Amino acid sequence: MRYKSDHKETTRRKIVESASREFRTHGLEGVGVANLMKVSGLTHGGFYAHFADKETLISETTVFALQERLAAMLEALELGGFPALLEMYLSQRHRDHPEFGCPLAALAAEMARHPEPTKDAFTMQLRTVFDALAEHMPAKTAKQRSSMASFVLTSMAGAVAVARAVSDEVLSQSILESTRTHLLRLGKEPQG
Amino acid sequence: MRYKSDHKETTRRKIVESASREFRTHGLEGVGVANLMKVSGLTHGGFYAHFADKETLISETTVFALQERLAAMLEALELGGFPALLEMYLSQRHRDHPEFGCPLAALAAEMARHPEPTKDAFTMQLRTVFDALAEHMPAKTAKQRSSMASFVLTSMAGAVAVARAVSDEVLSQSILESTRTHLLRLGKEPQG
DNA sequence: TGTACATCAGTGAACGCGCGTTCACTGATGTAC
DNA sequence: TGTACATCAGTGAACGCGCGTTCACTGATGTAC
Repeated sequence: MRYKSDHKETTRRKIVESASREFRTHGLEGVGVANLMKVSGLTHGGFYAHFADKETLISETTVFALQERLAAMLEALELGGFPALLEMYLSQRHRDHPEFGCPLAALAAEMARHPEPTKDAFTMQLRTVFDALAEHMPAKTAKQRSSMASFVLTSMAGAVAVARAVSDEVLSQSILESTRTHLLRLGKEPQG
Repeated sequence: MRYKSDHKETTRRKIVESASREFRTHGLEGVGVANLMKVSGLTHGGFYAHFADKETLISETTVFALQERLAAMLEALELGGFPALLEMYLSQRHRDHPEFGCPLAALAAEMARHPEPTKDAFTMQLRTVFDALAEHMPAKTAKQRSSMASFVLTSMAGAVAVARAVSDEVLSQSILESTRTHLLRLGKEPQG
C-alpha cells in the first residue's frame, strides 16, 4: 500500500457525508457529481474510483442520513422521552436545516421515483428506524408501538416538508404546532 | 380575432392540466418543457407564447393540483364524512396514482426549494385548502377544527409520500394503515 | 357564395450550459535497498 | 539516512445528451368585400 490503508475509505466516507447534506438541501436531482466532489475538496473525475455511478451514492447517502437521524431521535427520546422527540423533530431548527435533518421530510417523494435497488436500501434502513423508535413509543403492546412509530414519524415528516414549502412564517409555525399538539395528546392517551 | 376567442385559453388550460399530471408523476425537475408540450400535442417553441418561463407554469400547475385535490376531498367528505376522507386519501389507489393525487405528497419537498413567488402562490392556495377542510373536521371550536385540518392533511401527505418510497408492499400498506387507524381514532375522540 | 387578405397560434432550428461518465495522465506517497 | 522506484488516489479534458430559452418562420383560420 502506497497510501495509509484507510486513506481511500476515509475519503469515501467524507464524500458520502457531505453528499448526504447536499442532497438533503438541494434534492437528489439538484446537485451534480462535479459539485458533490468540489464540496469534498476533490475533482469530479475521481468520483468513479469510489462509486459505480451517482445512483449508488444516492443509495448510500440516504441510508447514512436515516442512520444519522435515528441517532438524533434516540438521543432526544433518552433525554426527554416522547415529548422531547416531538419538540426536536418539529422545531424551527429542524425545518430550517434540512442538511442535518430527516431524509423522509426532504427526500421521500423523490425516492419514490428512483430505481428499485435504491428503494430497497432505503426500505431496509427505514425498517430499522421504525423498529428502534417503536421500542420507545408510549403504548402497551408491541403491535401498537410499531403502528405508532410509523404514524408518528411519517406524520412529522409530512408536517416538516409542508412547513418548509410554505412561505408565510406564521402558517409554517402553525403547521408544526398542530402536529406537535395532536401527537403529544396521542402520547398521553391510553392506547387500545 | 382570427381564432375562436377562447382557443388560446383552452390550449393554455390543457397545458396546465397535463403538465400538472407530469409534474406529480416525475417531479418538477423530472420533466422538461419539450416533453410537457409534447404531452399536450404541441411543440416546445410555442410554450413561451403561453408562459413567461417554466417556473410560472410550475406555480400554476401546483395551484391547479391543490384545487383538484380539494374538490376530491370535499366530495369524499360529503359522501361519507371524515372516515371517507381517510379511506380515499390513504388508499392504494392514491398511492399508486400520483398524477391525480395530492401535490403535498408528491411535491412539497421540492416546492420548498423553489423561488419565493412560487411558494407564495402555493401558500395562498394551501390556506384555502386548510380553511375548506377545517369546516368538515369533527371538533368543537373553530380553532380546533383549523388545527385538526392542518394535522390531518400533512400527516396523510407524509404517509403517502413514504408509502410510495418503500419498495416492500407489506410495509407500504402498513404505513397507510397505521395513519388511517390513528386518524380515525382522533376523529372519534372528544376534542379538548 | 367565392376569393384575397391579415392575423397569430404554433413550428422547429439554433444557442449556451450543465449534466453523468470515460480515460489517459500526474504526482504525492510508502517501500526497498 | 538517502535515493530510486512502484503504486494508485486524484486530475482535468473530452464525450454525447437534454435542458430552458429565443426567434424567424409557416400555415390554418376568421374577416372583408
